Amino acid sequence: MQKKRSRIQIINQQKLLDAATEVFASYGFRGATIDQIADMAGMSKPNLLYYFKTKKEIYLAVLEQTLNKWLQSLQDWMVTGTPEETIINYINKKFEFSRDHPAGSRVFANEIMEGAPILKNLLGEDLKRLVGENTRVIKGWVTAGQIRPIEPIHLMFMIWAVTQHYADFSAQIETLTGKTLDDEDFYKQAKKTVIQIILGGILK
Amino acid sequence: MQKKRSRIQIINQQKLLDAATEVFASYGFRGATIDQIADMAGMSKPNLLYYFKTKKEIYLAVLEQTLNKWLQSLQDWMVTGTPEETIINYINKKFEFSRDHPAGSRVFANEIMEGAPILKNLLGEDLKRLVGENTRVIKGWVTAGQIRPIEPIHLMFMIWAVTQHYADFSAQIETLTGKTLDDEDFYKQAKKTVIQIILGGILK
Amino acid sequence: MQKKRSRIQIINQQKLLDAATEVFASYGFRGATIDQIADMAGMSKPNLLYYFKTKKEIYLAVLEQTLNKWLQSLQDWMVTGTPEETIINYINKKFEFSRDHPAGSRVFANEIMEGAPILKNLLGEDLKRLVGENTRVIKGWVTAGQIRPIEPIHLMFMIWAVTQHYADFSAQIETLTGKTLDDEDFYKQAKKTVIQIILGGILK
Amino acid sequence: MQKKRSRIQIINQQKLLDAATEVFASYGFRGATIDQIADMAGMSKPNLLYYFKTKKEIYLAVLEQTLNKWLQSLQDWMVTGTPEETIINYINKKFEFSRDHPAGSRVFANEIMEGAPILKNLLGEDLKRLVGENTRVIKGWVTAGQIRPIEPIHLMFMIWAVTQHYADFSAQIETLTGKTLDDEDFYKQAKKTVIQIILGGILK
DNA sequence: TATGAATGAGACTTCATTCAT
DNA sequence: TATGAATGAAGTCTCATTCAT
Repeated sequence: MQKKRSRIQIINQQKLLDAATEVFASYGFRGATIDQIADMAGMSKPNLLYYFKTKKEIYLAVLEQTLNKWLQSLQDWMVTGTPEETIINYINKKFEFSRDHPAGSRVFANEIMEGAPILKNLLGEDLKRLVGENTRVIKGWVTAGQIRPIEPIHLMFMIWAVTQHYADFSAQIETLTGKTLDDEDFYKQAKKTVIQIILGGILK
Repeated sequence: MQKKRSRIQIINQQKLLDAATEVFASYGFRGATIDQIADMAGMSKPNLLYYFKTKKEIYLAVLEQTLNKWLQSLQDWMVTGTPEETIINYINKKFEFSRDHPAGSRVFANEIMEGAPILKNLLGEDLKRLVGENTRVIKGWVTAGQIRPIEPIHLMFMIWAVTQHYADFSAQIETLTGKTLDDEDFYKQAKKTVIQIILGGILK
Repeated sequence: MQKKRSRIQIINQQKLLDAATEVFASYGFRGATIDQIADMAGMSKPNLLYYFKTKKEIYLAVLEQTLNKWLQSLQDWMVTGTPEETIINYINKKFEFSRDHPAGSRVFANEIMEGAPILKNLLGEDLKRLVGENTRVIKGWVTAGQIRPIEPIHLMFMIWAVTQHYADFSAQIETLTGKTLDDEDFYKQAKKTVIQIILGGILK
Repeated sequence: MQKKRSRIQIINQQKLLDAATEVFASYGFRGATIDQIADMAGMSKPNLLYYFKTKKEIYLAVLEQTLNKWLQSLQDWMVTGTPEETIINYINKKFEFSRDHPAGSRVFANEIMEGAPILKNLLGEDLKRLVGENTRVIKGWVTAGQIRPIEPIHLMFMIWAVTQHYADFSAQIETLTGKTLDDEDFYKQAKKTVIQIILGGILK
């Protein structure tokens, strides 16, 4: 039976999750400290541990929350019509995710760079299935002659890599351009260029 | 006055740098421990600290070494002729770096995701200059009508993002495909697809 | 002014004392936690602290309650007639206490093994007086030639030691014999053997 | 392969074991703190942890060391001749152990009162076997008519209980008599009385 | 009465660094 | 050069206790 969660509990847990996402994003699991998270959430350390019993528990909660949001951004892949529309829609969704959840994206990146000790299971299930469906769709386009013959999985990797790059490497991007995805013009320009190149690269 | 470095010193330092690169790659600066590095190098902790006085010092050495290799992979950008040849050559170089120095790539990624506290200066100088030169070249191609009108900096980001993705996210890639860049066929297929799409996207 | 105690108060306090006795018995004062006690009493921690303001306070209450029961088991020492009857009655009483209050016995043992920081005063008064009386009785028996010449205090220690051993070391006893004092046959056998040996040892 | 232990290591480990025995004796496993142990050994806390990686590890070492000494005090049970000699010798050994290792005795007592979570295995093996041998010897005496018919296991418990009582409850004994086993006269008197009663109780 | 929420003190443990040899 | 020994600082987590309702 799920414990009832009072209003304040929900608020505090979300405050903690947000703070934790930021901190884990910057330092990874081992590098992050509970102190930092509690500070950022404006809470005492023991109080944090009142809501999440261990550091690992809060990390898991962050990963789970982020994974859910991330998977949502992949759900609508097949609803639209032509390859062009579908790809555009997909890239849009991924760019949105990078802009709206840059810290979450980095938590993911960190976890995967550490060998994905925790995510491995989840990736191996939900994501694998999802990716399987998507690559089958792309393969269908190739077979039907709607796009050039390319290896679907690498197209997926390209889209992920590029869109996430704007979130994960924002420090580098900002150093080089002075801009981040929060800059509306820069955001549109990036999206436009990426869509332009990828569409140009796969459409006949 | 530069200390004389004996043969064994040079060997040990390199052994340590290699080990440190692996460990920092997996856990970031704060998450990595000197013990791990010493263990992986088959050395005692005090002995490690004989060669590098502090944890930060060895981290800096790793970053510097990696940055140098990374910059080298960008040097030859302008030597070749046509846009097509240049881009192909560039992507090849970046893929090679990802295959041959995956740990170095991840150390970079980690550092940048932490906000690049240390690299910021270097990135702000050497890299900025290099990127400036490259984007000017691309702009020239656009002006000359050799390629479609695209925003150069985003093309650069795309190439970096995609090629580094294969190193940084190898855990995810391996989970989904069962392959890594060490698999020769997979390596070629990835490279081919990426080149195909990007070239297709920018060439007229 | 004594606070009025409602029915529920009395019930809850006794529930808490029983739980606390078990927990203190297993872990000693420092090792026991308020959480454990509250859990075992089926009560919330703050509610426990409503009844007993501090951990020490509940510990004192447990000690006091146990000491009272323990002293009661020594009260009747002098009422009966012959040495034989008196000793048998005494050993019976002590065995009963061990069987009926094994946890209490262990709380005692723990307290004394920690140096009896709290009990010291009580032991130094009530018990000393009681023991004084008892040893005088035994001495009288010796002088009157009713029993062999033995040192009374060590006889007392023997009886205490042996009878309490069955409560305090029940884990060891159970491991070796598979039985506890709850086993009626084992209980009778133990009592019979102890009485047999001690009586045989002191009677002429 | 066993790590080589230098002279200083052996000295420090023994210093720590001695201190730990004292502290665990007083407060049990959970109640004892590493700080106390380190302090008592005149060592810093991290240095203690350099020799024993965890609190549990040092506790195990203490238990093991004590168990070995304790078992040694039981070894010679069968070597001597008559029941009388054997019992006297045995009680002497047990008294010696109580006088020479009172803290070790209390560590044992604490462990067993907590339910012997760790010792259970050891007790279930070595001790069970040893006790089995001893009770068989006593049974033989009974069958041969050398001693009165008594239940051997309870005789063993009596001897253990009484002799250990002088170590485990020394605080109570000191409060009541002002003496401890360190007092030579008191030691002899206790031993004499116990031997007198037990022998008187079992010999015909 | 009863309890969810909060916290300071302190416990165990890790780790970068230093010392002595 | 190399390493066993030692430590202060910091990190995770526990726990008695208090607060607010």
